[in-house]
Formats: sequence, structure tokens, C-alpha cells
Amino acid sequence: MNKTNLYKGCLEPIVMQLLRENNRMYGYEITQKVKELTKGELQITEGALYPLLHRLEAGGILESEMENIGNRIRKYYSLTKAGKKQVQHNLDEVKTFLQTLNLIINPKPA
Amino acid sequence: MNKTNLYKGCLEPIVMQLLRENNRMYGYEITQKVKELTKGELQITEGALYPLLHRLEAGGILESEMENIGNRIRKYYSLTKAGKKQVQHNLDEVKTFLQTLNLIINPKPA
DNA sequence: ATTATATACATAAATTTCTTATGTATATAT
DNA sequence: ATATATACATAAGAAATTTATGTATATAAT
Repeated sequence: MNKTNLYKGCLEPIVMQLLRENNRMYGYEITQKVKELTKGELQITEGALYPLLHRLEAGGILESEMENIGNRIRKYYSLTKAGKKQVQHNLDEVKTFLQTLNLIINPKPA
Repeated sequence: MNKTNLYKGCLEPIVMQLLRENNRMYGYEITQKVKELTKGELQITEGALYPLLHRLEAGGILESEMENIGNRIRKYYSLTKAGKKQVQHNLDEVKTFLQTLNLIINPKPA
């Protein structure tokens, strides 16, 4: 994924947040978007991403549709109704997580 | 550890940061300090903490000394020279991580 | 022409990290 | 007498990710 293993466990909310903002995306597009957004800091590996997308689809969080671009296939994913409900919950959790980490990392005022 | 698995991979920098600020701590103390600092949000389990402390000690990042308190034993850990060097590096990584996550989670200004 | 890189999907073995369960033992509060 | 808190530890299992591998087309570079 990248140099540190801090991102472990954050992949799902990241992907869902991107899908919320972009309506629909295909796998490769997600990897490129994350690389671009984070200036290369975070590189999602395919071995992590594709199984996650499959899990989320199997769980009714995402739905997909294939599309032919020239001779190539793209599999577009988007949030289902249940997915849209969950993404907000995920975001709240991430925000709490960020604040909590800050409490520990940044020395509290004396 | 807690409800979400967002914290996966963050335990090591958290523990090292606490040791940096407090000079020396024992395992149980670390679990209580984290619970207190995060108002219960993050509860480190013993099954995660003790093996980590052992790994870090084996890797020359931490050193320990036993102390008898009444009839009980406490094992105090502190950063070695190498540990002090690494903790700063860890903190930088966590700060970059927090900023990067923010880039993704908080919709960029249009 | 040929080779390397980019696009685009996928899976599987191995690793890492953590949870859950279990064990030992003392101290204190009910 | 019992439950909870303090204090260490390990081990089995689960979950998420890395690394490696595979297929296939498109494009850029030599």
C-alpha cells in the first residue's frame, strides 16, 4: 500500500468516500485517484482493492455495471442505498478516529 | 482494540509516543493512559499490547526493568537510543498520515 | 518490429496485526 | 465470600493487507 502500515484498516472508508463524491468509479480509477489526491503518499494495491470491492458488493454496499471501452472492460461501482447510509456512518467514525489520534500524538496543553 | 478497525497499524506509534512523553511506563499503565486520554474511545487489549512491547524490546527499540510494588511486579519500559531516534520519525509519519486522510475524507474546496 | 509501460481486470499464498480466550497471581472493595 | 482491579503472559483464530502471479489490450519508445 505504501511505506507505513498506518493505513491498514482505512481502505474501506477511503474507497466508500471516493464513491460518494464521484458517484461511480472503476477499480483502476480509484487507485489512480488516491495516488493523485495524496500526491503519491498512498498507493492502493490491486490485491487489496479488488477483494474489498467484491466483499462490499457481496454485502450489498456496492453495485456494479460492466462497460466496454473500446476493447477493454471497465467495472463501474457505485453505492447502493444501504451503502449511502453506511458511508455517512463511516465518515463519522473516521473523524472521531482522527481526533482521537490527535489527542495522543499532539502533546496536550500543560 | 475498539469498535472500528481503523486503529490497525497505529498501536506502535501510539505506544512509542506515550513512552516519549512519559519517559517510562508499564504495560497496564499504558492501557489505562490511553483509555483516559481518549475518553474510552480507544481501549488497547493486552493481547495486542504485550506482544508489541516484547517485539519492540527484541528489536532494540525499548528496554525494560522489573520493579516490585508490594508483592506485585511491574515491568517498566522506556525508549532506547535507537527508540528515541525512531519515535520522531514515527511522529512525522503519523502527521503525514493524518493530513493525507484529511485530504480524502474532507471534500476539497471546489 | 520490439519492448516497455499503462490500462484493467482477477486470484491466491503468505504475512502482519489484532481480537478473543485463557492462564496465573495479588490487592482491594462489596 | 465474591467481584473487581491490578499486572503480567501466551496462543488460537480472524481479518486485512502485501506480494506474487495471471490474463489481455493500448500506447509510447527504441
